[in-house]
Order: sequence, then C-alpha cells, then structure tokens
Amino acid sequence: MSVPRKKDAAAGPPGRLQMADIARLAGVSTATVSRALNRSPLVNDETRIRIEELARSLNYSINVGAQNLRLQQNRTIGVIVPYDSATRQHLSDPFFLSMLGSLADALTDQGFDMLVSRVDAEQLDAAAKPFDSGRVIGIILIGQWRHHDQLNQLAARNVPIVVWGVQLPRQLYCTIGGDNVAGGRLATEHLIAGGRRHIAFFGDVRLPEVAQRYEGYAMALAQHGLAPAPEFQISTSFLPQGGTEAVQEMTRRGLDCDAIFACSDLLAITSIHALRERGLRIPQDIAVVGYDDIELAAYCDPPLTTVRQPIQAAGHRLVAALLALIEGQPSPSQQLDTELVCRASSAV
Amino acid sequence: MSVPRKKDAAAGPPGRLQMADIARLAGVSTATVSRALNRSPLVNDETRIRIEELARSLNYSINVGAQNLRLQQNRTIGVIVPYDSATRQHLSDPFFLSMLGSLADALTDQGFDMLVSRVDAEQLDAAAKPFDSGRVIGIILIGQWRHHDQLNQLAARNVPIVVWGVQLPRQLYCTIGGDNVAGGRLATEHLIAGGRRHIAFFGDVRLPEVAQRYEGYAMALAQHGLAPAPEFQISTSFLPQGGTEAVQEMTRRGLDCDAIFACSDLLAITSIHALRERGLRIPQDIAVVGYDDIELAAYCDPPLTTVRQPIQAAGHRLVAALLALIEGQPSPSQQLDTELVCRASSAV
DNA sequence: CTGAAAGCGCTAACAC
DNA sequence: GTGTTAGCGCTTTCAG
Repeated sequence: MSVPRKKDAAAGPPGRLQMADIARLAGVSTATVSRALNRSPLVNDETRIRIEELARSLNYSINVGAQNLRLQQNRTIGVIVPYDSATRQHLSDPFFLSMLGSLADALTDQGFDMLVSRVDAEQLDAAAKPFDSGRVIGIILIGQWRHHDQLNQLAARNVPIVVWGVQLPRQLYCTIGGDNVAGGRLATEHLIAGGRRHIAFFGDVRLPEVAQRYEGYAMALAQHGLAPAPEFQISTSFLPQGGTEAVQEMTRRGLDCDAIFACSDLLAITSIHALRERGLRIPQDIAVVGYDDIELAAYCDPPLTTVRQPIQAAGHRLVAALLALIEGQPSPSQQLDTELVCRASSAV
Repeated sequence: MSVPRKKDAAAGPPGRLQMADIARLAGVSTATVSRALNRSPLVNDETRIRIEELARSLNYSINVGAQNLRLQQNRTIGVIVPYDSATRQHLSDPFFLSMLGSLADALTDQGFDMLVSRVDAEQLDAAAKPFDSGRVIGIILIGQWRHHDQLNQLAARNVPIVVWGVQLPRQLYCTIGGDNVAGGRLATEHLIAGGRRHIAFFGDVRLPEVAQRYEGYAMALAQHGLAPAPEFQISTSFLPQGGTEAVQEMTRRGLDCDAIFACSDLLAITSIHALRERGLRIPQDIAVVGYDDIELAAYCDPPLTTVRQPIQAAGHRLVAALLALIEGQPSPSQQLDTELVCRASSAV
C-alpha cells in the first residue's frame, strides 16, 4: 500500500517538507496549520503568526496539487501554439511570441498560471488534452489556421476555449481577433491614396485571417474602380523565407507592380530585403505595407508602414473572454480595432 | 466532510468525468480501469481495449493532479522571465521571446510541460514558489540580471534551478550561456579588421553578460594597441528606446566614433535608426555590430552583422542541465560557442 | 479556538 | 485477471 518515495527521474527530491512537518514543529494539528496559512479567522492570531513565520523560515508552501484536488479548483490556463506538422516549424514568428508575452502578462495580473504547449496543427483535438486531464480549466489557442471544424468540435463538447482568429459562419467557439477586413482596407486605401495602382497582395488566402484581409484589399480597390487581378495575389507562408519566395514568384509572373500589401510584418520585411536585392527602391519603386506592427517594424529601414494589431489589449481580451466562458457566461466573439501606422516604407 | 462541488469561478465545470464513471460503464473496478489506461500487462487485452475505447469516446483522460499526488511525480518545469519592477516592462525583447519558444520546443520534445511565470526581478526568491508548492520540479530562469546573490540563495536551499547567463565567482547555481568574452572579442576584432578605430560600446555593464562582452571588447582593443576609453562605453537598457537614448548620449558627449558594438540586436537596430535620423550612413560613416542574431537581424536594412547566440541549442542545453540536476547529477555550468555573422551593417 | 477524521481522484500492494 | 482497500497532502465538518 505504501506509496513509493521516489518513482523515477521526474520525482521530487526526497524529504519534501509538508504540512504535517510544520504542524509537528509548531506543536499543533495540520488542521490548524491549514487554517493559519489560509488566514482563516478561526485561528488565534498569535498561533497564526507563529505558524506563518515557521512556514516562511522553512520555505514551506502549501502543495498546490493536493490543495487543488481537495478544493476541486485550479488556477491554470493552457496556452497553445499550434505548429505546422509539415515543417515542424519552430516557434519564431515575432507576432505569436509577442502574443505569448502579452498573455503571460495578462494571466499573471489575474493570478493565473500559464501552461504553454505546442500541438500539431493537424491534430488540434489534442489541444484539449490538458483540459480533459484536469491540468487547466480553459484553453487559449493562438492561431486558428484552417482548423475551423476541429475547433467547433472542441467547443461542442464544452471545452472552454478562446481562439485568436476570425469569426466564421456556424462557429461554436469564441474568437478574438483584429478587424481584418478593415485592416486590409486601411492598408490598401493608404496605398491608393499614395498614388499606387498596381498593388500585389502577399499572403496565404486559405487562412481565414488572410482571406479577410484580402477581402478588405479587394473592396478598397473596387471602390476606386480598380479590379483586383488574381495574378496579383501571391500565396506564401508566414515562415521567414516567405518574403523571398513571394518576390521570386512575383518576378516569375512578370508582375509590374508599384506596391505590396504583405500580410505580416515578417513577410513585409523579408520581402523588402528581397526586392532590394533586385535593385528596387522602397518606397520609390515599390511601396510596402505590412501587418501586425511588431516591435521592430518602427526600427527597420525603411520603417515599415503597417496595420497595428493591439497585442496587449488582445491578451487581456482573450483572458477575460476565457474566464467568462469558464464561469458559464456567454462570451461572444470580438473584433478589436486596427489602426494604420504610417511610416517610410509607403511614403509618397 | 463533503467536498464542495464547485468552489468558485475558477472551479472546473460540474459533473466532470472520472475514473469511477468509466469503471461503472465498463462494468469493472477502478483498479482495472487504471491498469488498462496505464497499459499494465496485468489486464486482459480484450478488457483493456474495451476500456480504452470507452475512455477515448468519452474524451476521458486520467486526472493528472490526482495521479501526480498518488505517484509523487510531476512532469512540469517552470520557466521564469523576470521583469524589471521599475518599468513593469512587458515581455517583448525578441531574444527572450525566442528563448521561450526554444524552451517550449525542447520541453515538449522531452515530454515535459512548461509553466511560464513572470516575477519581479527584485524579488527573485519568489521564483522558487512554484517549486516550493510542488507545481514544478525545477526552474529555468531566463535572465540573470544582477541577482547573483539571490540565485545563490535559491541554489543553497536545493531548488533545482538553471539560469541563462554567465558563470560568476562563488556561484552555487548552474548557468548556461554564450561565451560572452569571446563574443565581445569577435565583434570588436571584426570592426578593427574593417579599419575602425573609434568603437563605442552600447550596453549596461552592470549586467554580468554585458560586462563580459565589454571585457572581450577591451581585450580586442588592447591587442591592437588601442586603449578602451571609458567615455566610449555608454550604458543603456535593453528596452526598445535604448538605441535612441544611447545615440543621444553619444552626441551629448561629442563622441567621434566610426563604429558601434551594441549588446543586443534590438539595441543595434534602434541605434541604427537613431543614427540615420542624424544623417549618418551605415556602414560608411558608422559600422554597427549587434548581439544575439535574432530572426530579423538578417532582414533589417542594412542586414545586421551580429554575434549569434545559439538559441535552439540553448533551449536544449538548459533543459538537459536542469533534468540532470533534478536527477541528482552534477550539472556544471556551460558556455556555448558564439559565432560572428557578417552582414552589411559593418561592411568595409 | 483546536483536533480528529473523512475524502478529493488516483494507484498498487495484497487477496482471491 | 480482477477487486478491495489504504493513502498521496490537503481542507473542512463536526465534536469538544
């Protein structure tokens, strides 16, 4: 019956301090220690202080696992960043990483712990594992990708989940995201206002977020009597080599354009690099607008005109939406305002 | 005695499935379910398969908290990113974020979960809380800052901890870090080889990592008969505005320099921006070398010459070192090789 | 105000 | 092969 003292390499160190030890040293029962450390008014102040100091001096902290089990509670949220199984891509896009940072801040503020996992984007149902196993009480997923159906399934079985992405038809889960149509429109109108007429679109339109940005792009063009030509849409990944590939494709198609709207800053920056290698001047020959407004967008050269996604606000909204969901409240999808930040890469 | 079904907002949803439910539905005891789901050879294959399928169809997963409690085990590692209490700075430096991504990858590979916390750098002893409370079995700290003594205290009380940083005298904890002296030297020698003679150093030398890079810088200068003048060392933070501030200070001091060695890429990139605003050309008037080789270093303009820190390797080493420590093995501090990546920002 | 004892969900002797 | 049962570290009712 006895529980093994040390199971495997991953076991805790031997004699770990526990409540019974504090109780013995303080000459009281564990019940009193528990009450004291939880600041129950039932316990005598003097006793409480004695116990608190004893615990502090021994660096004793209540075992959260046991406490959670007994209390049927848990203050851990799972944050999941899917990865592309094909490329086994490392977690490197500055935008995703910033979002992770923002969530860390927002969750810390609310007194929640953050458990970070990566899951294969093709097996998104695995995202619910930490929930099913009681490790976390809810999940924030950074990156909707093309897995609408799998996400709907998770929501259908009542996994509390909030996704950074766009709202789609027949959607059962809650998304928080930027207003991508408006964002695409802002970027494109800005380029048109700068006198550009042949605007290429860089981004994989199979992704819902990108599709909506394209929609905004097409709307803006149409409004100015410019038809969006399909050959001006160049699909490319969000990987660091995306810009180079897109510019290659542009050249291959013999496209004659005077502006590019790139669907992420990483893409915009790497594209600018590839364009310059071809001897093109930014913005004189080609204006470039990015998306996200990552930290470095302001400092690259030329400073990048881009559509800002409010990352800090996003973190707070995602957390707030998830907590509402967990409390059983409705948590409708939200769109956050985006804003055009004009810098030199698109100067007239 | 009865345990409350729902304690507060942070409680799990009501009727959560548990092993007893599966046992009842399968017509066996919980012991058999436990054995089946843990693939014990003791259980009949046919029974096992039936139970596995039942569990899968109901999305049941063993409650990890209860399992850990019973097994005295835990496969969660804490990753802590200290923040500066003065600025309450958000988690935004691309280097730290990349390291977080790398650790997420390394820990996932090893089957460990990653619990991310932020703690006030002035209260680093709080970093041990998740360990003391049994949430994690070890801690990886990204950022040594100036808290050598606090880290020593943690190590002295046997908190398994590995720190990204440099090895210092009388150090009780394990650090993994780049070879900062060599890195500083590489950068400086490269600039000297390019004919630069008045090389400014941007970075807060109170931080051990920066101090070692400065040491390498001074060594390289001395070797070429150039004395490192104190006014060429400009202290500045790792915040995004660091570059601007450093360049201002440079101007204020009336420094006439032909090169800058900046202690992070973020600093280098923002410095280049500030220099250009003053009409200086990079690299013709001033060559710039950064540190870290973050993703964007290759794509900024001009592409940044920088000292590469092997982030992916660092993640794996940090994890391996911590696991060794946890298993009671000695885990000596390590220095990882750094490498100079030459790009246009320092071209001759 | 404090202690004894039950039980959170799970696993592993030990019996059969 | 499978069931019974004790107990991981904690909280809380109930009795004093």
